[in-house]
Amino acid sequence: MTESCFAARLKKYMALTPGEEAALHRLEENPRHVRKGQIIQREKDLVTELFVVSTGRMMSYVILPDGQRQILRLYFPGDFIGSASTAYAKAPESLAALTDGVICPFDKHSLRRLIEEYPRVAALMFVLSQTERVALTDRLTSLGRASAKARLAAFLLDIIDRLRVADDNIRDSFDLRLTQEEIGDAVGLTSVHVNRMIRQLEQDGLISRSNGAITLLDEARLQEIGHYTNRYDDLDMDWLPTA
Amino acid sequence: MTESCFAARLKKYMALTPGEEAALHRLEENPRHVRKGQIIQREKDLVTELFVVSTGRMMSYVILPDGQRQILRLYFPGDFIGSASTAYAKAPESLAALTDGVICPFDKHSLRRLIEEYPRVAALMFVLSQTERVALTDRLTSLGRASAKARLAAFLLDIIDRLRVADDNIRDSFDLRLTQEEIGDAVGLTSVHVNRMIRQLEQDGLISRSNGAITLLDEARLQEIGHYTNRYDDLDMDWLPTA
DNA sequence: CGAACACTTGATAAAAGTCAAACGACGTGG
DNA sequence: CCACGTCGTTTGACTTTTATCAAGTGTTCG
Repeated sequence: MTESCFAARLKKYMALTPGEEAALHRLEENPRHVRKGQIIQREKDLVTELFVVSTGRMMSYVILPDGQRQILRLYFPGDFIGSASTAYAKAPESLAALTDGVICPFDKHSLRRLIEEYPRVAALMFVLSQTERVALTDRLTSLGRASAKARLAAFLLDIIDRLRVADDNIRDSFDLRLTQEEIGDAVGLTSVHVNRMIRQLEQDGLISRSNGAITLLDEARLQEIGHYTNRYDDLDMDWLPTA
Repeated sequence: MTESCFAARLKKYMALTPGEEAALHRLEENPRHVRKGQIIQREKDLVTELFVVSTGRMMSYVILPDGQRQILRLYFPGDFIGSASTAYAKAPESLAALTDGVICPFDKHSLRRLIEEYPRVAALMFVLSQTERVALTDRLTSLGRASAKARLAAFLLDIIDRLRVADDNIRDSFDLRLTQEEIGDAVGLTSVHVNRMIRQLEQDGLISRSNGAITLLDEARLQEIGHYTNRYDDLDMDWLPTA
């Protein structure tokens, strides 16, 4: 364990005291390897653990009685998984690994200690969970009101902007690592239609693809088409307690 | 000011110390009347205030460039509005009054004092904001994967369950107080289609209507149709710090 | 080399949207 | 107190979007 992924992420928003950093580090004491496709948590199962993603990509999702799946959120390195479970004893959503990776489970009750000892860090986590909430409402708007092409444009932009937070090297290109079926389950379309629309975005010269990597050729126009707003820029942390 | 709406709500989940209760009461020191249709906050405007709803109903929404509206969330008495704005200097969503009512604005910075002085209450607010998040992902699933009829069933159930939290008298009937256009903007349908589907729910004997009031005649079947789960029951607050 | 698995394409069907018009309730001003 | 205008609901005819079904093409990995 070189460095704490989670502390590294939080430091982008707020200078941490050594004590705070150590506390965050403790959340990642128990790294666990997961393999692509592995189910980490099942909906309705008892939740005792929350997670930090170290490497790889994860997703939360729900399966409807008729077998349909809705992917709720993707998780990347440095992300905190499970804020939704803090309110419930039973998991409101399932969790699975999209790629091989490492996640760090920690007990839900450690959050209590964190709140008591480092309320400032807890507050930062609260605020970051609100950016997640806003990203969700953006996608809600996308599913509720936008065309298939717009949903895809917004989806791709959201992913690249989230990857950029953790990786300064990303310019206009990224590994998607999702099947078209998974994309469809995230944006509420069938894989067939996803295929047609992605293909169309490609023909329109807005994106290009080469074995799994996506390049955004005209980000401005994609933003326009997808009614997209970057929610990971321009956060206001000024009001948080100081150290 | 008889009692603090917000404290009354929080007391349903956790016993409050006198100090905590007083702190919550202070958030409601400045009640403000709003009239039906009044815009309380505009997307992209500077946010300095958060709100507690005392009476009436409010909504948050977003307008797309082509004029379409997506209603993100309804707010009822005792609800806290603005958790999304805690992360941003500029409002990510607009806020308007669906009915006449009273809201209590308080400065975003008072949240800081609350966190420092009553971290336990702040933690409870965090957890409650997660129930809101889960309700949002439920609606996301609804918009992404469910038929028009299912979306309406789930929408009605969600509203009645939320009203029940604040009002023990509600059995199977409630005032909707939304136009069919507003319903459509919430669940991602046109008002015309909302009309047809509501009418169909009525013909199927699942609901009945009499000037604005909706009665749920077969809640079990509505739940089945709408793939609905009550997220306001069965919360796990046990792990929160004690007084 | 072959079996999964993912992607692509075409034909057709279903769901929801659009446009237009009529109806009804309600509140306001003459 | 009534007429009228506004706003919301209802209904019908038609269009568009997306889903469904089915089959074929790569591609990757044991």
